[in-house]
Amino acid sequence: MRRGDSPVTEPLREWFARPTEQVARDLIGCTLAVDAGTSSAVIARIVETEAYLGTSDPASHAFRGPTPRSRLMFGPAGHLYVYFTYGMHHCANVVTEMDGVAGAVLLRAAAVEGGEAAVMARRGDGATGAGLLRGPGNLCRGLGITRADNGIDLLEPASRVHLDRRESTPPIAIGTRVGLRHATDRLLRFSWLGDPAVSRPVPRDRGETN
DNA sequence: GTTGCGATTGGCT
DNA sequence: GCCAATCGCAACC
Repeated sequence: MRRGDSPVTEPLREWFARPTEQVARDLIGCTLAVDAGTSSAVIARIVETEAYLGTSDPASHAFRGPTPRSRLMFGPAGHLYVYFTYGMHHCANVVTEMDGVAGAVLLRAAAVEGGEAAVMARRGDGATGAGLLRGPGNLCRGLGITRADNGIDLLEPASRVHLDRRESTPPIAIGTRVGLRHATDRLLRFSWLGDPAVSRPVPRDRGETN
């Protein structure tokens, strides 16, 4: 146990430090708590994720080894990895795997369970309901996640964003990752089967349930 | 120092 | 389905 770790958070740290695909699947149904205790508090249930592996995954930022941007993916699990892309969108990831091994799970979509008005205000467009946190860019925008949140510890109670485990196992659909040039055939996308907040439903012939 | 492009999105054909 | 918007990275010279 590293200095500063509490006996309570350390078992959770080990849960995040498992293989990336397993964490990606198990994050479906978990809830994000943002700005808890403030007037803009939001609770969001994760409904879609993608696994990005380490140096063996050509689609991963970690593929060519650690860089100034990707070094967080090689660090301890349970931290938030946020990057900026297309000159306008942020994407939020949860770091996985043992310290020294790269891996992260992209949060692609979530369902708002509390604080909908705060999310609508942050969106600032006409988005409502299941569309509020649909898609990785929209998820960050609706939750106010930017590079200012890069590296925060999701297990630390004081963090602006933290994550709670789900109670039961939802029906899961498995499919290929979205928007990639390489490794487009790997089944590393996980979603809550049939949830209206999922960004792009998994084609029926590729889907599986558990 | 320069350059090509991306784990996206919304709008239009 | 196609495409522009817009800029930080990382690769390359």
